[in-house]
Amino acid sequence: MRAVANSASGDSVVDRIVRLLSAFPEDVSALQLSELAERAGLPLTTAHRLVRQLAHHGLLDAAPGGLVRPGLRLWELVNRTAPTLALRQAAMPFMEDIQQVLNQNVNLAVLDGWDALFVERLSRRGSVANRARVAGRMPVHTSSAGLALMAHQDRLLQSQYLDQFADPDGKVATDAVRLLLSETFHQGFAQLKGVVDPDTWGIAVPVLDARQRAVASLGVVVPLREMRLQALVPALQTAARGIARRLNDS
Amino acid sequence: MRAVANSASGDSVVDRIVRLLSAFPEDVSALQLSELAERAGLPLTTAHRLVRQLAHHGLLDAAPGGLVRPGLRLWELVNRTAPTLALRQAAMPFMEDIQQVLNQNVNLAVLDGWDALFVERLSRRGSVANRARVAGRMPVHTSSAGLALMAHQDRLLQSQYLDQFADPDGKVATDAVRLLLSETFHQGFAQLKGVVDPDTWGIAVPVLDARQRAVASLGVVVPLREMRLQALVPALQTAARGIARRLNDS
DNA sequence: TGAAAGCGTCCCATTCAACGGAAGCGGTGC
DNA sequence: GCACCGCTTCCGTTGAATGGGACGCTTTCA
Repeated sequence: MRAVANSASGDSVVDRIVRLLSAFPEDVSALQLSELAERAGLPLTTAHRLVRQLAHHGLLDAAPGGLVRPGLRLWELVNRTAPTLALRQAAMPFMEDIQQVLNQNVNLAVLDGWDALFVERLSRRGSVANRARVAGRMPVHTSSAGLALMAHQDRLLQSQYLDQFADPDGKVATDAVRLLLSETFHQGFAQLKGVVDPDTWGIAVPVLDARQRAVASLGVVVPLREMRLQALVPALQTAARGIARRLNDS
Repeated sequence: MRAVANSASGDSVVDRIVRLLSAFPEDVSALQLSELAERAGLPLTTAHRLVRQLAHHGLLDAAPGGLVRPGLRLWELVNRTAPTLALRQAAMPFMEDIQQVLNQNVNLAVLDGWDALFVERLSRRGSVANRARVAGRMPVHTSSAGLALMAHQDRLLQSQYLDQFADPDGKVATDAVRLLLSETFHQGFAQLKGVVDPDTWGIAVPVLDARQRAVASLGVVVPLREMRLQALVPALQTAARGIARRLNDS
């Protein structure tokens, strides 16, 4: 083979950089250069060069010996200007209140594609602080947060979403999800039991903007035997309204 | 002028992408394309193309009309695999304890260059939740966190740091900082009054690794009239040791 | 102990993707 | 209606990105 010069595979430098940054698995903090190259689908040489350039700017951290890890500067850049910053700031006090009063795990999510993306989470006081799931995802139909978010979206987006389920076996799955969304919409909150964990119950309410679209969801995860549903939901809804008001003000 | 083809200015694509991502100011969530281009020092056309590519991957979010903001996917990528994740997880429970017991603002910082980079912060209960300063920086010699970090580093790094101050007017400034560091080292904690805010007092202790190097600092900001220094410092030191132990275990 | 394998690093000829000036387009204000 | 401003598209030019090959180091295995 002769040297094929610029990206034979037809992807741009940007594509490669994104693949490189995305190649880090969730639970691993450092990766060997060769493994990183393979995960990113890049020739070793190319990966090496890009890593060096990115490391020069601090987006990656390349230890001698080819050990690569995400860089501090990248974290700084992102967390200084994060798109969810305003939302999280607005929500934090309310989340703390919920956590204090109900003594439950609280989470805040936004819709991204067909997933709920968790942007903040407070764990139940006393248990080990659990921020691991921040930046985690769950499919819309398997999380109360996802249902609360999707139930309050444009009809267009909802039907696009429901079309996803049409492929495997006709309309049955679609109808089931449609029913779930409808219930969620009319009740004003979503509940789902035993999905994350068989012994827990997820409950989430939407944070609505002026046009009654969900911009976020506020949820709790409680033990199955929790009996205060009647108290939980109004508390969440009140907090969600508070968050919405703060968002409009700022 | 003729079209000068690839980057006349001699910087790589990576450089440009970094400049683009860094161009967002701290307090602004969205930027006009033309302004972004100017801030990044890029021709409008180039900025436009790069933004479009980055937006395609979700690293940026380009609204029609040229409004650009940081993308959700970037936030997700970084926060899933952040280099400070383990540290923050280890520290969170202890920070919560400090916050509860002392009822003060607590912060966690690491050393990056000649700055303390704040990676986590809990605000005083009752006051508005203040996560704004997460990912904020302060120079080593103007923050108790910075002093606590620098005082427990390699001699080599310290002297490189102190050399910074030699330029303006000889050794006077250097000596002052050296003294500060020395005091901090021997006392086992750093204190600095009225720097962030004239009415507050910053106190920080190092989180030390097995070789007695500071990997992080744990600090509080208290009102000047706070009198419980004798109680504060031991509490912080105990927490710092707890964090260190957790870091070693994992 | 010596060979082989694995890995990071450097080199460098090839060439295509990145570049950016110019022109087009749509909106806004005078 | 014209001038201005900013985003977007187009397209010829060309040098920066590419990646196979080679090297040196360390580790593994016979």
